[in-house]
Amino acid sequence: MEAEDEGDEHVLPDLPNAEEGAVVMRAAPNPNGPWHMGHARMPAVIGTYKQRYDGEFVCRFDDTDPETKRPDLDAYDAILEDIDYLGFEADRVLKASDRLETYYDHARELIDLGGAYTCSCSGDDFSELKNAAEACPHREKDAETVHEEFEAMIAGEYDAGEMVLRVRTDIEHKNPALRDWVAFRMIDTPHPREEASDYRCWPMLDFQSGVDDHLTGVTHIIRGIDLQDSAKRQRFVYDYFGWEYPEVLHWGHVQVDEYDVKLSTSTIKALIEAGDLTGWDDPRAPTIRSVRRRGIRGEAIVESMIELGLSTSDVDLAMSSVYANNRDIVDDAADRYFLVRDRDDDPAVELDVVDGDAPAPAAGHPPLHPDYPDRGDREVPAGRVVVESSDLPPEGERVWLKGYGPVRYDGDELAFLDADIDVVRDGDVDVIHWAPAGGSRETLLRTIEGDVRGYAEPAVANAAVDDVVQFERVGFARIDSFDPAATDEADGPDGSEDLLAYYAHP
RNA sequence: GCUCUGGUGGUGUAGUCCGGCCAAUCAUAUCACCCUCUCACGGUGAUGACCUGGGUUCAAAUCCCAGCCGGAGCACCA
Repeated sequence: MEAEDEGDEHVLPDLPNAEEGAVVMRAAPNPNGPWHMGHARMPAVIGTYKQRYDGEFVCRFDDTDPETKRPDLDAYDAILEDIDYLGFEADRVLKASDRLETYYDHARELIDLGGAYTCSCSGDDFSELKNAAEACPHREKDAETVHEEFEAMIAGEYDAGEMVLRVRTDIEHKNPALRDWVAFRMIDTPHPREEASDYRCWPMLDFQSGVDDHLTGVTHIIRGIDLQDSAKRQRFVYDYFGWEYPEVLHWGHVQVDEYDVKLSTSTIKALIEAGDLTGWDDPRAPTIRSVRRRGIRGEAIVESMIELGLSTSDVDLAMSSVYANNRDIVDDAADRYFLVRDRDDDPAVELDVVDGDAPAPAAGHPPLHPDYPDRGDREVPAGRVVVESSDLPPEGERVWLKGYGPVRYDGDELAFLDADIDVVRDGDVDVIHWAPAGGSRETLLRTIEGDVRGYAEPAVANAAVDDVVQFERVGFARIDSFDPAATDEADGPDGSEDLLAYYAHP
């Protein structure tokens, strides 16, 4: 209770009226696709509070619009998988579309309490009346008629737009957004879930979510500022039922820098369909799956999300913060390898390494990890090598092939020199990475900025798929596969590669 | 138009409720230097912010007023 224990400053503020062991929070995703980065915030925050208070995490799919926000049947599991990757697990998983009868029962009760009425006004007509703070003629119907008409709604006897059930709030409320809002409406399109496909009368979010939050014992709600008025609307229903409203916290929208693509499920979906992205895990897509494939740990994302706090203003998440967190997690385990990139504006060049003042050794032996020499060395065969052209010194100057030795650039070859590492320590000679011209793995490195091709040293074959490695002087990357199959996408492997890797960050 | 809501360095955040210890915290970023056979890791240092204008006060990031700028709702979307 007292905040005087140890100095472990919580980055997130304590929850109001939170009781140890009695906190229930819920994420209420709309299952219309895999999650983008912004979605990670909810499980990150709920999961963190769950740990702090020994609470409960409910995942409830708010899939009550079979038409406009039509659920994607694959998304239910995809979302649970994304939550799992972030390191959390829901204690309970519910689908609103399984619970229609419950909502109907509560609507019936609400009608009995005088809290709801059926209304056949057109949306425009009602809106006009509402803005003038005037009740529509349906407002004073007797309960019996309302019941009859509501049952007819449930039975599907109306078409979309013909009849709704409204909550009787306060038609003169100073905030027009709260006046007699719609609780149920008719939708002609069947729900994609088999189990729910017969229903035509669907609750609106504010009714469904309000009822479910109470029924599932939710104590603390976190939601976006776009739902600022929801609590106020739902309180009318809670008051009719004599329920106590949970604590509510709001947060602003999240944007993520680094990406050209907007944080929006429908936008990403459209880009994939148009072939501009190769899928939900395209490195250019700002999705959970994408960063996952790049070797970024869920934990790193969660930490960054927690650092955003709970401000009601909109925030920008700097990916560099995620990268910094990930580096901390991944650096120790990441073995080092060379990848020589071959880019249009900086092509790889092939050169022989020949004897100069000293005989050229057959191979270099850089360590797998500079901080852990006991992991051993790699063997990088020399002879004929590739380097990135921008790494070459002016002709006649020296450069140090990392893990191999000093060479002089003679225009068409590299002459091995008799010098020791002091020339590097003195700052006279730069150290560069390199790879053998023959025997290297043709590599496709997929990045946020697009695909990059190059040559990875042979020893990279010792890495396992899913390992995060560091390509020295390039950055961290996740080994995605060896000998990847060709795809017919414009981006991605074309079948010629030996290695497919996804770039994580510097 | 009506109704909410917010504005601390490039980014995020602490502090704002109960004015002083705030010439403003921490992280990240950027730049130096050190370490180093990586532009990684580690270390040191530097850079950089209280939206504006008034008012109250001995004292304001904190309170009051006005303004400016932003976000949201006013859907038979979630």
